[in-house]
Amino acid sequence: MARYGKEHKLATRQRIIETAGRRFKRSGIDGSGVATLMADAGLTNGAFYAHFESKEDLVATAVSDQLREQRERLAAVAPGRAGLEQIVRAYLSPEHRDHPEEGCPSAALLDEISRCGEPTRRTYTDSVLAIMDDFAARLAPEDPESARTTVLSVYALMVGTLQLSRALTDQKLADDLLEQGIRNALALLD
Amino acid sequence: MARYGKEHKLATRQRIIETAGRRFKRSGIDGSGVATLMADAGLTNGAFYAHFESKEDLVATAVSDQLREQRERLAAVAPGRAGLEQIVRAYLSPEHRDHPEEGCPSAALLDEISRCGEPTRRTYTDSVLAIMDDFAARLAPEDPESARTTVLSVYALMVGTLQLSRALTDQKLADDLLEQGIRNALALLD
DNA sequence: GCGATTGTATTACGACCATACGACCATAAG
DNA sequence: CTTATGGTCGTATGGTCGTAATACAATCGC
Repeated sequence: MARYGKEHKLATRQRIIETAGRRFKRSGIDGSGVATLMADAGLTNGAFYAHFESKEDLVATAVSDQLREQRERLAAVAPGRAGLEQIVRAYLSPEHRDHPEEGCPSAALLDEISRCGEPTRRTYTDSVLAIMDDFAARLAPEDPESARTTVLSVYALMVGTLQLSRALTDQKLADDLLEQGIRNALALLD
Repeated sequence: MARYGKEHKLATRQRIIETAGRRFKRSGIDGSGVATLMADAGLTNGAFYAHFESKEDLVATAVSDQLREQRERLAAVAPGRAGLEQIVRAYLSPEHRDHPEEGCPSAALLDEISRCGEPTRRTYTDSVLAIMDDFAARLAPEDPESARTTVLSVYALMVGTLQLSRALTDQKLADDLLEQGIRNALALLD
């Protein structure tokens, strides 16, 4: 039945998901057309609907995949609160700010995501909460449940700070904002 | 020379700016076409370029106008830090979250703004800083200069919190996040 | 090793919408 | 009644999403 290797289509799908994730973060969701997304993966627009039901389907899948990948990377840093501080500093770094296409999808796309349909937002919610639970376990290993809201609110702080730093044209102010954001985040974690 | 009253075209322009501000916040910038924007103002697309050089020109103008209007409204609340607390609570309220088209343009559009061209971002920066300086004067009347970064970072916290609360599908979690955001903002202001 | 089978991707297409602009017209001020 | 003006409409060019018919290529049975 399977004339092609089973992994062939799956690999293509994964390639589309990954290049789309980067494209969305660079150009926005509404700013990325299907033809462009497929060209990024080395394909043409016609093949798109063999892999996804709709563009919105890809959006949910790509954002979820980006967050999953980010979560895996975060699992590698030092455990406990020391690791958390390291994560905060990397998140609110000028490098992260200046390369949105390789960074956090929330920072690049959050207000477009909030205008998406409910299924997409649910997928997003689940993916974010998985990361938040990891954070909560770092912060309060004995009671991660109650730490959930705390880490979520710190995440919101980091997302907003990075977005604002990206929008400001005053370089020094944008840098100061990042540093102040780090201080604020660390203070709220204690 | 002026066959029409001077105020006629100006009034039309202002009407376009105001309806466009609401439309952008509801549907996003890339999600709002020129024809729709003009129809909202009771006109057709052709008249657009008699009022604005380009869509991007309208974006900058509309966002700036929204922030100016917000700044004027904020000037009316009780002075000093008491007023600040009132502002924070209104900003992070479920009402604000559930009606983006009447709310803060930063919360609705920040990551789309950060993908705009430099002139648009500069206009945005100026408008935001005007509000921030008002905030700083409330917080530290004797030294508003050094309070600028503080209030800007709290603004970033509020923007991120509202955006995240809009995106989450878990209602209780979204509500808890708003409340935690209020506590965090107030703590950071002291 | 070879041809038939079968899944993948391409190209072409439809209907619609995007921004931008220019010709035309009704209207209102002088 | 003339004239400048704001607005409508039509057009040019290119993009959008989504679908369908077609070409290609890789694996299987023989």
